[in-house]
Amino acid sequence: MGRSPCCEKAHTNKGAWTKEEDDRLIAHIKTHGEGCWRSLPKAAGLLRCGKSCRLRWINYLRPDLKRGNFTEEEDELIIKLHSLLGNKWSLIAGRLPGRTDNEIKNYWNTHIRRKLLNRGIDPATHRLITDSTNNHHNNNITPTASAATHNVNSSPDVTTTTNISFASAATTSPSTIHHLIKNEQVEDDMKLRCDSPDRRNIKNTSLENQERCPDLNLELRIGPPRHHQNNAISSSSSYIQQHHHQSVEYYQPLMTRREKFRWFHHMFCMQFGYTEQQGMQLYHRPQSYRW
DNA sequence: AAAGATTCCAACCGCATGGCG
DNA sequence: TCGCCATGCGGTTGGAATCTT
Repeated sequence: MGRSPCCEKAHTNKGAWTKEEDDRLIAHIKTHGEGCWRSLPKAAGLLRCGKSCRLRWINYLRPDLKRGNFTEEEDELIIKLHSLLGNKWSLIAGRLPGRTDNEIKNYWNTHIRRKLLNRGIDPATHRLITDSTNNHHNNNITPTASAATHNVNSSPDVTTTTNISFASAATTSPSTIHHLIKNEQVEDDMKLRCDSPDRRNIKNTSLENQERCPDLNLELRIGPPRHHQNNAISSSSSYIQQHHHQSVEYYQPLMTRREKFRWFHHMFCMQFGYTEQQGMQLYHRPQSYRW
């Protein structure tokens, strides 16, 4: 039993990537863009599984990656974000432009853990190791465990506003945190991720964080499209009516594939004067269709 | 200089999730 | 509603690089 393997293991390379493989992957993505990782290896002439290609691209080859050592400010930011989010490396990475979740995870395990231990801080709970009273009082639950315990449903028509702050933001300059976190990137990121599994953690963490960190506000607003999910966008037209003034580019990242499809379908029909039903009859979805 | 120990990080693995037919 | 598929995530590992003795 179990799921089928993601690729034909017998005919795939494993281990370190060669320069030639890197070049092939880069060339292919430059030409065709990211996506459809499963079929990419064959298309690019690589004897790798799609997962491996994706990982190599995201963690190593992407042109927007920042190379080099982590700065002191990045260190502190990671510590603070970890105290809020736990081992949600991808969420943490989302706040550090040019850094990947894998890189941050590794860096955490090799450097920051030790750094915190040297400061007498438990890396798991972010509390003083000697502070047994507090630990006992309130913290059987680490951020991760806590996040996993609660269940955030993506309740419709609720614009969730979370106030996250850092109680322990003693050493990082407020302007840095402000700049890195409370900017549009955060909002964009949260919007992008509101469709990801991790959205379930956002609300929970916020409650805990409000208690922990009352001194700094971060408005992390979860964007609109999800609100309509429960209506299965039967109200796609009403959704579009409400938001048609926004550019597609603005909303695309927020949409599920289905929503995107409906959006484009609506635009297509408007453009060519079809009813949505007529337009649907003209539409042929290829087997390999993916957004 | 050599051997063993430790550190580091790229890559792998399995699972969870969402989208689609 | 269900099953399949693609993708993303977090934990783990293997081996190269570096350090210590």
